Amino acid sequence: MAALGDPTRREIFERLAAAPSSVGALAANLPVSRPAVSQHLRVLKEAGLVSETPDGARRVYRIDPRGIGAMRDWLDQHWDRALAAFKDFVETPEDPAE
Amino acid sequence: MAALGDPTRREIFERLAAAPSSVGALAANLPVSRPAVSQHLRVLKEAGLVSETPDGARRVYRIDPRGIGAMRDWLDQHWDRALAAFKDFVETPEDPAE
DNA sequence: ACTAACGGTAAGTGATGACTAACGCACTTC
DNA sequence: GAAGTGCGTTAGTCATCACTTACCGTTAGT
Repeated sequence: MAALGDPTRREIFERLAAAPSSVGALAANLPVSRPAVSQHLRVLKEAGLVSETPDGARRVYRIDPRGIGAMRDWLDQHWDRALAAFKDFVETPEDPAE
Repeated sequence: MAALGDPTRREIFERLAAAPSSVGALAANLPVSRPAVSQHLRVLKEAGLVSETPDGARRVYRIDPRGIGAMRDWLDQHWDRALAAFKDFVETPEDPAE
C-alpha cells in the first residue's frame, strides 16, 4: 500500500499491469538507471504486488493479483463505511445539538 | 493516491472513515502534535480524499467519497488488465522456445 | 470588549528514501 | 573455458518530508 507512494514505483507498477517485462526493458523506457528499477521492484515484491519469474539470464516481473486484491479489499472496506457516514451527514438537515 | 503513503496519514484517513472528527479530537488520540495532524489533513484535502466543514470554532473533517471512488476506479482498471495478463501466463503450459 | 478555545501557518531540524556509480554473481554462447 | 549479457547489491550522496515549537487569525462565552 505504502509501496505505491513513489511516482516512479507507481509508473513501474502501471507498466507491469499493462504487460509483464524484464528489468532492462523497464529501465530502457524510464528516466532512471537500471539499479533504481531493481530496487523499486524489490520493494514492490516485498509488498506482494509483483512476482518474479526466472527466464534464463533474464527475470520477468509481472503483477501479483493477490497484492492488488488486498488493496481492493482494504479500499472497499473503508469505502462502505465512509459512504454510509457521508450519506448520514448529507441527509441530516442541520444538527443543532453537537 | 500518493497521499496515503505515510503511515500516520493512513491512520488519520482510517479514523475519518470510521467517523468524522475535528482536528483536536484526532490529535488527542494520536502520538503526534496537533499541527502535524493539521498538515496531514491539508495533504489529504488537496488530494481530494477528505473535505472540511466549519462548525463554529471547530472544523469537522470527513472522507470525501469522490476521492476514494477515484482510487477504486484506478485500481479496478489495473486489476482487470493484470488479471488478464496473469491468466494468460498461467494457462501457457511452458514455452520451450525462449 | 476581553478572554479562552480551536485551528491553520512559518521556520527550523532530523530522518527517511530515491538515486547513481562500482562491484560481484549467474547464465548463455562462442 | 572465456567473453558477454542481464540483475542484484553495496556504499554514498542529496533531496524530500514528517515533525515540533512559536505565532497569528477566528469564533464562542462572560
